[in-house]
Amino acid sequence: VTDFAAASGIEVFSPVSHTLFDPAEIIEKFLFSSANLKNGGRPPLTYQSFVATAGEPPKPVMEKYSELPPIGDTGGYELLPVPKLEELGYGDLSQEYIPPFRGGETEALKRMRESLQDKEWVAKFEKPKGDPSAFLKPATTVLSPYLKFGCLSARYFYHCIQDVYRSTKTHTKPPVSLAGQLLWRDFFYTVSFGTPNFHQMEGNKICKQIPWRENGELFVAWRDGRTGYPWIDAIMIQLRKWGWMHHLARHSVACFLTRGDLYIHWEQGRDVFERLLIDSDWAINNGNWLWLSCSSFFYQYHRIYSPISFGKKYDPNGDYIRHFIPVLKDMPKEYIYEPWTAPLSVQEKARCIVGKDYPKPVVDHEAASKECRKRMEEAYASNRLGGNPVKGNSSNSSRRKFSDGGQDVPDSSMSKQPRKRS
DNA sequence: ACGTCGTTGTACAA
DNA sequence: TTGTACAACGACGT
Repeated sequence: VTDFAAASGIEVFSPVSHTLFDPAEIIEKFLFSSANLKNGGRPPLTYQSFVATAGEPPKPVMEKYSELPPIGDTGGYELLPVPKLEELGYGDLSQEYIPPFRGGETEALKRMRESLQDKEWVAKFEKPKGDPSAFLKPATTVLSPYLKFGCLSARYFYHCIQDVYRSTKTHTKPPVSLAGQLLWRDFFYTVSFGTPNFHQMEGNKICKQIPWRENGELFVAWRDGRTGYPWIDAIMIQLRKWGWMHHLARHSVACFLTRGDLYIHWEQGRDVFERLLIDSDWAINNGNWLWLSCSSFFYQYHRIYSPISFGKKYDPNGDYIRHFIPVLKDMPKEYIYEPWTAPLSVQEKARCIVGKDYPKPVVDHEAASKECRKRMEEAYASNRLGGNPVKGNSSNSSRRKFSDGGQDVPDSSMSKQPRKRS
Protein backbone atom coordinates (compact mmCIF):
# COMPACT_ATOMS: atom_id res chain seq x y z
CA VAL A 1 0.00 0.00 0.00
CA THR A 2 2.84 2.32 0.90
CA ASP A 3 4.60 1.65 -2.40
CA PHE A 4 1.39 2.18 -4.33
CA ALA A 5 0.72 5.40 -2.51
CA ALA A 6 4.24 6.67 -3.04
CA ALA A 7 4.02 5.89 -6.76
CA SER A 8 0.69 7.67 -6.98
CA GLY A 9 1.72 10.79 -5.16
CA ILE A 10 -0.36 10.09 -2.06
CA GLU A 11 1.02 11.42 1.19
CA VAL A 12 1.68 8.64 3.74
CA PHE A 13 2.11 9.24 7.46
CA SER A 14 2.69 6.11 9.57
CA PRO A 15 3.58 6.89 13.17
CA VAL A 16 4.25 4.01 15.56
CA SER A 17 1.32 4.35 17.90
CA HIS A 18 -0.49 1.04 17.91
CA THR A 19 2.06 -0.52 20.25
CA LEU A 20 3.92 0.70 23.31
CA PHE A 21 7.28 0.36 21.56
CA ASP A 22 8.60 0.34 18.03
CA PRO A 23 9.28 -3.36 17.33
CA ALA A 24 12.10 -2.51 14.94
CA GLU A 25 13.83 -0.49 17.66
CA ILE A 26 13.52 -3.31 20.19
CA ILE A 27 15.09 -5.76 17.77
CA GLU A 28 17.88 -3.29 17.11
CA LYS A 29 18.52 -2.82 20.83
CA PHE A 30 18.46 -6.55 21.50
CA LEU A 31 21.03 -7.05 18.78
CA PHE A 32 23.49 -4.96 20.75
CA SER A 33 22.71 -6.31 24.18
CA SER A 34 25.97 -7.66 25.58
CA ALA A 35 25.14 -11.34 25.63
CA ASN A 36 23.68 -11.43 22.18
CA LEU A 37 26.27 -9.87 19.95
CA LYS A 38 26.01 -12.72 17.55
CA ASN A 39 22.30 -13.29 17.41
CA GLY A 40 21.98 -11.98 13.89
CA GLY A 41 19.17 -9.55 14.50
CA ARG A 42 16.82 -12.08 16.02
CA PRO A 43 14.08 -10.59 18.21
CA PRO A 44 14.12 -11.44 21.92
CA LEU A 45 12.26 -14.74 22.25
CA THR A 46 11.50 -14.67 25.95
CA TYR A 47 9.37 -12.23 27.84
CA GLN A 48 12.14 -11.50 30.31
CA SER A 49 14.68 -10.62 27.66
CA PHE A 50 12.06 -8.57 25.88
CA VAL A 51 11.22 -6.54 28.99
CA ALA A 52 14.89 -6.06 29.82
CA THR A 53 15.55 -4.77 26.32
CA ALA A 54 12.46 -2.61 26.05
CA GLY A 55 12.62 -0.64 29.29
CA GLU A 56 9.97 1.97 29.95
CA PRO A 57 7.45 2.74 27.22
CA PRO A 58 7.29 6.29 25.83
CA LYS A 59 4.47 8.56 26.93
CA PRO A 60 1.35 8.93 24.81
CA VAL A 61 1.74 11.65 22.21
CA MET A 62 -1.48 13.31 23.35
CA GLU A 63 -3.99 12.55 26.02
CA LYS A 64 -6.86 14.51 24.57
CA TYR A 65 -8.06 14.59 21.01
CA SER A 66 -10.25 17.50 20.14
CA GLU A 67 -10.84 16.35 16.59
CA LEU A 68 -9.73 13.77 14.06
CA PRO A 69 -6.42 14.63 12.43
CA PRO A 70 -6.83 16.07 8.95
CA ILE A 71 -6.57 13.75 5.98
CA GLY A 72 -3.45 14.55 4.00
CA ASP A 73 -2.98 14.88 0.27
CA THR A 74 -4.84 11.99 -1.40
CA GLY A 75 -3.24 12.71 -4.73
CA GLY A 76 -6.52 13.19 -6.56
CA TYR A 77 -8.06 9.92 -5.38
CA GLU A 78 -11.57 10.09 -3.96
CA LEU A 79 -12.33 9.04 -0.40
CA LEU A 80 -14.59 6.01 -0.10
CA PRO A 81 -17.03 5.47 2.75
CA VAL A 82 -16.38 2.96 5.54
CA PRO A 83 -17.16 -0.53 4.16
CA LYS A 84 -20.33 -2.27 5.28
CA LEU A 85 -20.22 -5.50 7.26
CA GLU A 86 -21.41 -7.46 4.21
CA GLU A 87 -18.52 -6.08 2.18
CA LEU A 88 -16.14 -7.38 4.83
CA GLY A 89 -17.61 -10.84 4.46
CA TYR A 90 -19.69 -10.90 7.62
CA GLY A 91 -23.12 -10.76 5.99
CA ASP A 92 -23.91 -14.38 6.77
CA LEU A 93 -23.85 -14.04 10.53
CA SER A 94 -27.26 -14.06 12.12
CA GLN A 95 -28.08 -11.39 14.65
CA GLU A 96 -30.33 -13.48 16.86
CA TYR A 97 -27.84 -13.38 19.72
CA ILE A 98 -26.45 -9.99 20.63
CA PRO A 99 -22.97 -10.18 22.17
CA PRO A 100 -22.48 -8.09 25.31
CA PHE A 101 -19.69 -5.85 23.99
CA ARG A 102 -20.10 -2.56 22.13
CA GLY A 103 -17.55 -0.92 19.92
CA GLY A 104 -16.03 2.54 19.79
CA GLU A 105 -13.67 4.85 21.61
CA THR A 106 -16.30 6.21 23.99
CA GLU A 107 -17.13 2.69 25.09
CA ALA A 108 -13.42 1.83 25.36
CA LEU A 109 -12.66 4.78 27.63
CA LYS A 110 -15.72 4.08 29.76
CA ARG A 111 -14.73 0.45 30.12
CA MET A 112 -11.14 1.33 30.97
CA ARG A 113 -12.21 3.83 33.65
CA GLU A 114 -14.60 1.34 35.16
CA SER A 115 -11.80 -1.22 35.43
CA LEU A 116 -9.26 1.23 36.79
CA GLN A 117 -11.68 2.66 39.33
CA ASP A 118 -11.18 -0.41 41.51
CA LYS A 119 -7.61 0.40 42.47
CA GLU A 120 -7.17 -2.58 44.71
CA TRP A 121 -8.26 -4.87 41.89
CA VAL A 122 -5.74 -3.24 39.54
CA ALA A 123 -2.94 -3.42 42.09
CA LYS A 124 -3.59 -7.09 42.84
CA PHE A 125 -4.25 -8.23 39.28
CA GLU A 126 -2.50 -11.52 38.46
CA LYS A 127 -3.36 -13.01 35.12
CA PRO A 128 -3.13 -16.75 35.77
CA LYS A 129 -5.34 -16.34 38.83
CA GLY A 130 -8.44 -15.20 36.98
CA ASP A 131 -11.54 -17.34 36.67
CA PRO A 132 -12.10 -18.46 33.07
CA SER A 133 -15.65 -19.54 33.82
CA ALA A 134 -16.77 -16.09 34.99
CA PHE A 135 -19.14 -14.74 32.37
CA LEU A 136 -21.56 -12.43 34.18
CA LYS A 137 -18.59 -10.33 35.16
CA PRO A 138 -15.47 -11.38 33.22
CA ALA A 139 -12.29 -11.78 35.27
CA THR A 140 -10.32 -9.46 33.00
CA THR A 141 -10.89 -5.98 31.57
CA VAL A 142 -12.02 -7.10 28.08
CA LEU A 143 -10.16 -4.15 26.63
CA SER A 144 -8.37 -6.29 24.04
CA PRO A 145 -10.94 -5.65 21.26
CA TYR A 146 -10.57 -1.92 21.78
CA LEU A 147 -6.78 -2.12 21.66
CA LYS A 148 -6.99 -4.23 18.53
CA PHE A 149 -9.19 -1.74 16.67
CA GLY A 150 -7.38 1.34 17.92
CA CYS A 151 -10.32 2.50 20.05
CA LEU A 152 -7.96 2.64 23.00
CA SER A 153 -4.34 3.72 22.96
CA ALA A 154 -2.04 1.12 24.50
CA ARG A 155 0.25 3.87 25.83
CA TYR A 156 -2.60 5.81 27.35
CA PHE A 157 -3.91 2.65 29.01
CA TYR A 158 -0.41 1.79 30.25
CA HIS A 159 0.09 5.21 31.77
CA CYS A 160 -3.34 5.20 33.40
CA ILE A 161 -2.38 1.90 35.04
CA GLN A 162 0.87 3.48 36.27
CA ASP A 163 -1.18 6.29 37.82
CA VAL A 164 -3.16 3.72 39.77
CA TYR A 165 0.05 2.00 40.91
CA ARG A 166 1.37 5.30 42.23
CA SER A 167 -1.68 5.59 44.44
CA THR A 168 -1.42 2.13 46.00
CA LYS A 169 1.06 0.77 48.51
CA THR A 170 2.04 -2.30 46.51
CA HIS A 171 1.18 -3.71 43.15
CA THR A 172 1.86 -6.87 41.16
CA LYS A 173 4.64 -6.89 38.59
CA PRO A 174 5.11 -8.16 35.04
CA PRO A 175 4.52 -10.69 33.67
CA VAL A 176 1.39 -11.27 35.74
CA SER A 177 0.35 -7.68 36.43
CA LEU A 178 -2.15 -5.70 34.39
CA ALA A 179 0.61 -3.54 32.92
CA GLY A 180 2.47 -6.78 32.24
CA GLN A 181 -0.36 -7.83 29.92
CA LEU A 182 0.30 -4.84 27.69
CA LEU A 183 3.95 -5.83 27.59
CA TRP A 184 2.92 -9.30 26.45
CA ARG A 185 1.08 -7.67 23.59
CA ASP A 186 4.21 -5.80 22.55
CA PHE A 187 6.29 -8.93 23.02
CA PHE A 188 4.24 -10.78 20.42
CA TYR A 189 4.22 -7.79 18.08
CA THR A 190 8.00 -7.62 18.27
CA VAL A 191 8.64 -11.32 17.73
CA SER A 192 6.10 -11.49 14.92
CA PHE A 193 7.65 -8.46 13.23
CA GLY A 194 11.13 -9.97 13.36
CA THR A 195 10.23 -13.53 12.39
CA PRO A 196 9.65 -14.47 8.74
CA ASN A 197 6.63 -16.72 8.29
CA PHE A 198 5.61 -16.18 11.89
CA HIS A 199 2.01 -17.06 11.03
CA GLN A 200 2.77 -20.57 9.81
CA MET A 201 4.79 -23.66 10.61
CA GLU A 202 6.52 -23.93 7.25
CA GLY A 203 9.56 -21.75 6.89
CA ASN A 204 9.19 -20.42 10.43
CA LYS A 205 12.53 -20.77 12.17
CA ILE A 206 11.16 -20.48 15.69
CA CYS A 207 8.39 -23.02 15.09
CA LYS A 208 8.74 -26.72 15.85
CA GLN A 209 8.04 -28.82 12.78
CA ILE A 210 5.33 -31.20 13.92
CA PRO A 211 3.44 -33.71 11.75
CA TRP A 212 -0.03 -32.69 12.87
CA ARG A 213 -2.90 -34.98 11.95
CA GLU A 214 -5.50 -34.24 9.29
CA ASN A 215 -8.98 -35.00 10.55
CA GLY A 216 -11.86 -32.99 9.19
CA GLU A 217 -14.47 -34.62 11.38
CA LEU A 218 -12.65 -33.98 14.65
CA PHE A 219 -11.76 -30.45 13.57
CA VAL A 220 -15.37 -29.58 12.75
CA ALA A 221 -16.54 -31.07 16.05
CA TRP A 222 -14.07 -28.80 17.85
CA ARG A 223 -14.91 -25.73 15.77
CA ASP A 224 -18.65 -26.12 16.25
CA GLY A 225 -18.55 -27.03 19.94
CA ARG A 226 -19.58 -30.66 19.52
CA THR A 227 -16.67 -32.52 21.07
CA GLY A 228 -18.81 -34.07 23.79
CA TYR A 229 -16.69 -32.36 26.46
CA PRO A 230 -19.02 -29.72 27.90
CA TRP A 231 -16.18 -27.49 29.14
CA ILE A 232 -14.61 -27.41 25.67
CA ASP A 233 -17.93 -27.03 23.86
CA ALA A 234 -19.18 -24.24 26.13
CA ILE A 235 -16.01 -22.26 25.40
CA MET A 236 -16.37 -22.73 21.64
CA ILE A 237 -20.02 -21.69 21.85
CA GLN A 238 -19.09 -18.61 23.85
CA LEU A 239 -16.57 -17.81 21.13
CA ARG A 240 -19.26 -18.07 18.46
CA LYS A 241 -21.82 -16.06 20.42
CA TRP A 242 -19.69 -13.45 22.14
CA GLY A 243 -16.51 -13.38 20.07
CA TRP A 244 -14.63 -13.39 23.34
CA MET A 245 -13.57 -15.89 25.98
CA HIS A 246 -11.23 -15.70 28.95
CA HIS A 247 -7.58 -16.26 28.21
CA LEU A 248 -7.44 -19.57 30.11
CA ALA A 249 -10.56 -20.78 28.32
CA ARG A 250 -8.71 -20.15 25.06
CA HIS A 251 -5.83 -22.17 26.47
CA SER A 252 -8.12 -25.09 27.24
CA VAL A 253 -9.56 -25.35 23.75
CA ALA A 254 -6.27 -24.63 21.98
CA CYS A 255 -4.51 -27.34 23.95
CA PHE A 256 -7.39 -29.73 23.28
CA LEU A 257 -7.27 -29.14 19.52
CA THR A 258 -3.50 -29.46 19.21
CA ARG A 259 -1.08 -31.25 21.53
CA GLY A 260 -3.59 -32.25 24.20
CA ASP A 261 -6.17 -34.40 22.50
CA LEU A 262 -6.89 -34.07 18.78
CA TYR A 263 -3.36 -33.44 17.48
CA ILE A 264 -4.68 -31.11 14.77
CA HIS A 265 -2.59 -28.29 13.28
CA TRP A 266 -2.56 -25.04 15.26
CA GLU A 267 -3.01 -23.10 12.01
CA GLN A 268 -6.52 -24.54 11.70
CA GLY A 269 -7.42 -23.41 15.19
CA ARG A 270 -5.76 -20.07 14.54
CA ASP A 271 -8.03 -19.52 11.53
CA VAL A 272 -11.15 -20.16 13.60
CA PHE A 273 -10.05 -17.71 16.30
CA GLU A 274 -8.98 -15.16 13.69
CA ARG A 275 -12.44 -15.24 12.20
CA LEU A 276 -14.57 -15.35 15.34
CA LEU A 277 -12.74 -13.36 18.01
CA ILE A 278 -13.65 -9.70 18.29
CA ASP A 279 -10.10 -9.08 19.54
CA SER A 280 -8.34 -11.28 16.99
CA ASP A 281 -4.93 -9.82 16.40
CA TRP A 282 -2.47 -11.23 13.90
CA ALA A 283 0.60 -11.13 16.16
CA ILE A 284 -1.08 -12.14 19.41
CA ASN A 285 -3.31 -14.82 17.96
CA ASN A 286 -0.49 -16.53 16.08
CA GLY A 287 1.85 -16.09 19.03
CA ASN A 288 -0.50 -17.76 21.44
CA TRP A 289 -1.23 -20.65 19.09
CA LEU A 290 2.50 -21.20 18.73
CA TRP A 291 2.71 -21.13 22.52
CA LEU A 292 -0.18 -23.44 23.30
CA SER A 293 0.71 -26.00 20.66
CA CYS A 294 4.24 -26.15 22.11
CA SER A 295 5.57 -25.08 18.72
CA SER A 296 7.43 -22.08 20.12
CA PHE A 297 7.99 -20.07 23.33
CA PHE A 298 6.67 -22.89 25.53
CA TYR A 299 7.75 -26.50 25.35
CA GLN A 300 6.35 -28.39 28.35
CA TYR A 301 4.17 -30.62 26.23
CA HIS A 302 3.36 -33.01 29.05
CA ARG A 303 1.50 -30.21 30.82
CA ILE A 304 -1.92 -30.83 29.33
CA TYR A 305 -5.12 -29.12 30.37
CA SER A 306 -7.78 -31.60 31.37
CA PRO A 307 -11.07 -30.92 29.56
CA ILE A 308 -12.78 -32.22 32.70
CA SER A 309 -10.90 -31.09 35.80
CA PHE A 310 -9.60 -27.71 34.64
CA GLY A 311 -13.01 -26.06 34.41
CA LYS A 312 -14.35 -27.95 37.40
CA LYS A 313 -11.84 -26.40 39.77
CA TYR A 314 -13.22 -22.91 39.02
CA ASP A 315 -16.88 -23.76 38.51
CA PRO A 316 -17.81 -27.00 40.29
CA ASN A 317 -21.51 -26.43 39.72
CA GLY A 318 -21.06 -25.98 35.97
CA ASP A 319 -22.94 -22.68 35.69
CA TYR A 320 -20.81 -21.61 32.76
CA ILE A 321 -21.66 -24.81 30.88
CA ARG A 322 -25.35 -24.50 31.73
CA HIS A 323 -25.42 -20.96 30.38
CA PHE A 324 -23.79 -21.70 27.03
CA ILE A 325 -25.14 -25.23 26.51
CA PRO A 326 -28.80 -25.03 27.58
CA VAL A 327 -29.43 -28.70 26.81
CA LEU A 328 -27.19 -29.55 29.78
CA LYS A 329 -28.80 -27.11 32.19
CA ASP A 330 -30.54 -29.79 34.26
CA MET A 331 -27.64 -32.23 34.35
CA PRO A 332 -26.62 -32.78 38.00
CA LYS A 333 -23.32 -31.19 38.87
CA GLU A 334 -21.77 -34.62 39.57
CA TYR A 335 -21.99 -35.37 35.84
CA ILE A 336 -22.00 -32.02 34.09
CA TYR A 337 -18.32 -32.18 33.11
CA GLU A 338 -18.66 -35.84 32.04
CA PRO A 339 -22.30 -36.35 31.04
CA TRP A 340 -21.55 -39.68 29.34
CA THR A 341 -20.88 -41.16 32.78
CA ALA A 342 -24.36 -40.28 34.04
CA PRO A 343 -26.67 -43.28 34.46
CA LEU A 344 -29.41 -43.37 31.85
CA SER A 345 -32.06 -42.61 34.47
CA VAL A 346 -30.20 -39.40 35.34
CA GLN A 347 -29.90 -38.45 31.67
CA GLU A 348 -33.61 -39.02 31.20
CA LYS A 349 -34.50 -36.94 34.21
CA ALA A 350 -32.26 -34.13 32.90
CA ARG A 351 -33.88 -34.51 29.46
CA CYS A 352 -30.49 -34.88 27.91
CA ILE A 353 -29.58 -38.23 26.42
CA VAL A 354 -25.90 -38.43 25.57
CA GLY A 355 -25.54 -39.51 21.96
CA LYS A 356 -28.89 -37.96 21.08
CA ASP A 357 -29.35 -34.55 22.70
CA TYR A 358 -25.67 -33.97 23.41
CA PRO A 359 -22.74 -35.68 21.66
CA LYS A 360 -20.65 -38.50 23.07
CA PRO A 361 -17.00 -37.53 23.57
CA VAL A 362 -15.14 -37.56 20.23
CA VAL A 363 -12.04 -38.97 21.91
CA ASP A 364 -11.17 -40.53 25.24
CA HIS A 365 -9.07 -37.89 26.97
CA GLU A 366 -6.95 -40.37 28.90
CA ALA A 367 -5.98 -42.32 25.81
CA ALA A 368 -5.81 -39.33 23.46
CA SER A 369 -3.59 -37.22 25.67
CA LYS A 370 -1.27 -40.14 26.26
CA GLU A 371 -0.98 -40.67 22.51
CA CYS A 372 -0.39 -36.93 22.01
CA ARG A 373 2.45 -36.90 24.52
CA LYS A 374 4.08 -39.76 22.65
CA ARG A 375 3.70 -38.04 19.29
CA MET A 376 5.10 -34.79 20.67
CA GLU A 377 8.07 -36.64 22.10
CA GLU A 378 8.75 -38.14 18.67
CA ALA A 379 8.28 -34.84 16.89
CA TYR A 380 10.69 -33.09 19.26
CA ALA A 381 13.24 -35.84 18.79
CA SER A 382 13.15 -35.54 15.01
CA ASN A 383 13.43 -31.75 15.27
CA ARG A 384 16.60 -32.23 17.30
CA LEU A 385 18.02 -34.53 14.67
CA GLY A 386 18.09 -31.64 12.25
CA GLY A 387 14.67 -31.62 10.72
CA ASN A 388 14.47 -28.01 11.76
CA PRO A 389 17.79 -26.36 12.53
CA VAL A 390 16.47 -23.86 15.03
CA LYS A 391 19.87 -23.54 16.62
CA GLY A 392 23.30 -25.03 16.51
CA ASN A 393 24.61 -26.67 13.34
CA SER A 394 23.69 -24.46 10.39
CA SER A 395 24.16 -21.29 12.38
CA ASN A 396 25.10 -19.16 9.43
CA SER A 397 22.32 -19.98 7.04
CA SER A 398 19.69 -19.67 9.72
CA ARG A 399 20.95 -16.48 11.25
CA ARG A 400 22.30 -14.37 8.47
CA LYS A 401 18.89 -13.86 6.99
CA PHE A 402 17.74 -11.50 9.68
CA SER A 403 20.68 -9.17 9.48
CA ASP A 404 21.55 -8.74 5.84
CA GLY A 405 18.31 -7.15 4.83
CA GLY A 406 17.84 -9.71 2.09
CA GLN A 407 14.82 -11.66 0.92
CA ASP A 408 13.95 -12.99 4.32
CA VAL A 409 13.32 -9.71 5.99
CA PRO A 410 9.69 -9.67 7.14
CA ASP A 411 7.42 -9.15 4.20
CA SER A 412 5.97 -5.69 4.45
CA SER A 413 2.73 -6.84 2.88
CA MET A 414 2.17 -9.30 5.69
CA SER A 415 3.37 -7.66 8.85
CA LYS A 416 2.17 -4.34 10.08
CA GLN A 417 5.54 -2.85 9.45
CA PRO A 418 6.11 0.07 11.74
CA ARG A 419 7.85 3.13 10.38
CA LYS A 420 10.12 5.48 12.15
CA ARG A 421 8.31 8.41 13.61
CA SER A 422 8.60 11.35 11.33
C1' DA B 1 29.77 -25.37 28.41
C1' DC B 2 26.63 -25.04 31.78
C1' DG B 3 23.26 -23.35 35.29
C1' DT B 4 18.99 -20.85 35.77
C1' DC B 5 14.46 -20.16 35.07
C1' DG B 6 10.11 -19.90 32.76
C1' DT B 7 2.51 -15.73 33.37
C1' DT B 8 -1.50 -19.92 33.65
C1' DG B 9 -0.95 -28.96 34.32
C1' DT B 10 -2.57 -32.82 37.11
C1' DA B 11 -3.09 -35.86 40.82
C1' DC B 12 -2.07 -36.76 45.10
C1' DA B 13 -0.10 -36.20 49.86
C1' DA B 14 0.30 -33.71 53.97
C1' DT C 1 -2.80 -24.12 50.96
C1' DT C 2 1.79 -25.90 49.77
C1' DG C 3 4.86 -29.47 48.09
C1' DT C 4 5.93 -33.41 45.21
C1' DA C 5 6.37 -36.64 41.15
C1' DC C 6 5.62 -36.91 36.56
C1' DA C 7 9.61 -36.21 32.73
C1' DA C 8 12.48 -32.95 31.00
C1' DC C 9 12.28 -28.32 26.93
C1' DG C 10 15.23 -24.28 25.33
C1' DA C 11 16.47 -19.10 25.54
C1' DC C 12 19.42 -16.55 27.90
C1' DG C 13 23.35 -15.07 30.29
C1' DT C 14 27.50 -16.12 32.72
